[in-house]
Amino acid sequence: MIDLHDLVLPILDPYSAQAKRVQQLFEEVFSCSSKIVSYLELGDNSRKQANLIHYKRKGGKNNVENHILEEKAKDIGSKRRKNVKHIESVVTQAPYIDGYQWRKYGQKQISKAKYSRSYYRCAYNKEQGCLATKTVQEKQTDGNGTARLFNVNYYGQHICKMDGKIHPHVAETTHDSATTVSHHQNISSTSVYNGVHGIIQDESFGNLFMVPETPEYFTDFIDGEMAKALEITSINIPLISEDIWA
DNA sequence: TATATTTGACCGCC
DNA sequence: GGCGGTCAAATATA
Repeated sequence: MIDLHDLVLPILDPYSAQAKRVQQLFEEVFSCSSKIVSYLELGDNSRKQANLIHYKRKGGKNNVENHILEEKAKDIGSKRRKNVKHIESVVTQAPYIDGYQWRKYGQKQISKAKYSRSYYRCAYNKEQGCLATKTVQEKQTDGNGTARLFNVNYYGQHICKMDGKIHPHVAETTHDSATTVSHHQNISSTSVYNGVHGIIQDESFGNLFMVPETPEYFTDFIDGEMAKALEITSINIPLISEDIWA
């Protein structure tokens, strides 16, 4: 990165807005990289907590050791999602390729919801300690022949490395349009950007997010099948925001 | 046989 | 006590 920095900056007019912006971007990348390195060096508390809970379940509750383990688990933090930042909400005609590999770890019937909710975590959760998760739930539609819709919610940021894999946090597509709506809390309408519908800037995260349109013949597919079926030509931008470390 | 998914149980929060 | 997120044994699949 330093080499690239030294290569790029001398080319630009040092007093131009462009140079300032490039300098700012390099600083952000440096800052983010150093935080990731320090995170990886210090380790991952969630694994420690998982081990503690594992022992607690296997050993029963009536001994002193388990009491100590419970107390330690409390110190490390709750396994519930309360403290994990909600990154993105997406409504799509069918689950789609988002560039990451997910592993399903649960499914739950939610009260007052017609369809069950599926829980996924990053496939690199164990290997790299990536804590990103997502939930997928089919929306209840009016049932008059309209396509099925799915709510996809993302939690936590990816810290995993996926060399050589597609990672379209911002993607281009061969389709002319995308009808999918991406929203974050107060976002309520679709947008048009570069001639592609459905690209929306996330207010808190700052990245553009786009989902390709789903062909009708894919709408009966489930997540994994959909991932294999959809075709995306894509490129990406840096994906890790600083505020995940807050 | 290894890996992924399913599903009932567990657990923390409200 | 109910709800929803997660765990982990059982099961399915390649």
